[in-house]
Amino acid sequence: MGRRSDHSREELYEMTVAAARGIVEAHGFRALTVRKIADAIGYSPGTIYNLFDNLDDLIIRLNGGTLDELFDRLSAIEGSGDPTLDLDRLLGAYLAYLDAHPSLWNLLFEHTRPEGQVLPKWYVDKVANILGLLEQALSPHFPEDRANEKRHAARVLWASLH
Amino acid sequence: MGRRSDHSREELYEMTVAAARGIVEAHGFRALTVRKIADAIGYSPGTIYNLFDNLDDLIIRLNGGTLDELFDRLSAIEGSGDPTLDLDRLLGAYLAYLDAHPSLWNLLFEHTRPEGQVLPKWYVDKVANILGLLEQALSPHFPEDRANEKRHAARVLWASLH
DNA sequence: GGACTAACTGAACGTCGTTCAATTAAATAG
DNA sequence: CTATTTAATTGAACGACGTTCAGTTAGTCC
Repeated sequence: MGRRSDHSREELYEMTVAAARGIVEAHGFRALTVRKIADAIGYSPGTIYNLFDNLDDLIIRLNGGTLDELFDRLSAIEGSGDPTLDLDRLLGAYLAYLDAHPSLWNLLFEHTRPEGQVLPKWYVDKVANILGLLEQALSPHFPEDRANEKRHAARVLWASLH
Repeated sequence: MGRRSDHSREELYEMTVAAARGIVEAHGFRALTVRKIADAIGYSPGTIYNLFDNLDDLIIRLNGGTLDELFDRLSAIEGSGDPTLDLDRLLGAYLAYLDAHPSLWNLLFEHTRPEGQVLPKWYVDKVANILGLLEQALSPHFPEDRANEKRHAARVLWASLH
């Protein structure tokens, strides 16, 4: 089969990420293979490589979408004026997402880059945005004379998101 | 080649885990293959399967050792009487280990069980022991009237260790 | 020394990520 | 409208992977 144009490049891209997400949610990280994604979208494995550099690239795009989704949930929480309530709600939303999408969440950490390769800037930025929300909500809980603890808490939060 | 008995079963076991650890530290999770481990210890791939159920089992044993090592470092910190100082030291040791052995640390999270398989009890216990130390050090920082926040903080710590 | 046992090997199987020559449909030019 | 160019798509092929297991051989036992 040659050129098909059943779908635009963008459609194909979205279909592929969606298929990958479906497989991860249904059967976990280890079930995610290029051949299964290709099957799911009705194309051959080779086609995936027209859209993504490789499977790592595909996974990072999927993870990027997960980070976007999480950021949207977290930023939907508006400041109530009460710092404790804000923090409660933020952590609540955070844990709710983790609970609703455990496989996607795990994928954020299960997946590692090949040796020597660094996460792309756009990805690191997405992580930083989420951490920004957390640190902001955490901030009022640490008065100036305990900046020490605040630094530690922020670092633990960082660790919790890698 | 038939039976060799160059090493006892226990020696072989230790050699294998050590070789796996070496590969992970040198080249990361993705470089860890049964064939490379076998090469490193001078045996054939099949021999690995005399000692471990499979590669997952081997990795969990390696991770178990990592958890033991971390626990030892953390529990070496004795109570100074000052809760803030204790927490500081504990988190310091925690971060120091993370910094000294990033590959081993990552392996704790990069590795997932095959679908439907649960972590063995002995492994979960090791994690719980470490979390116990953290929660204990955290405890004096949350008076009774803010048990709410303590619960949240403990959960975030839990997340930070999965 | 012969029979038994258990360690060890390595070829084989199916699957994986990835590449790429070949194919064919769409786009463009004349 | 036809010929040419361009680009999407395929699927066979490659090397590497985890895992199995029949076959081999060294140690153990009587």
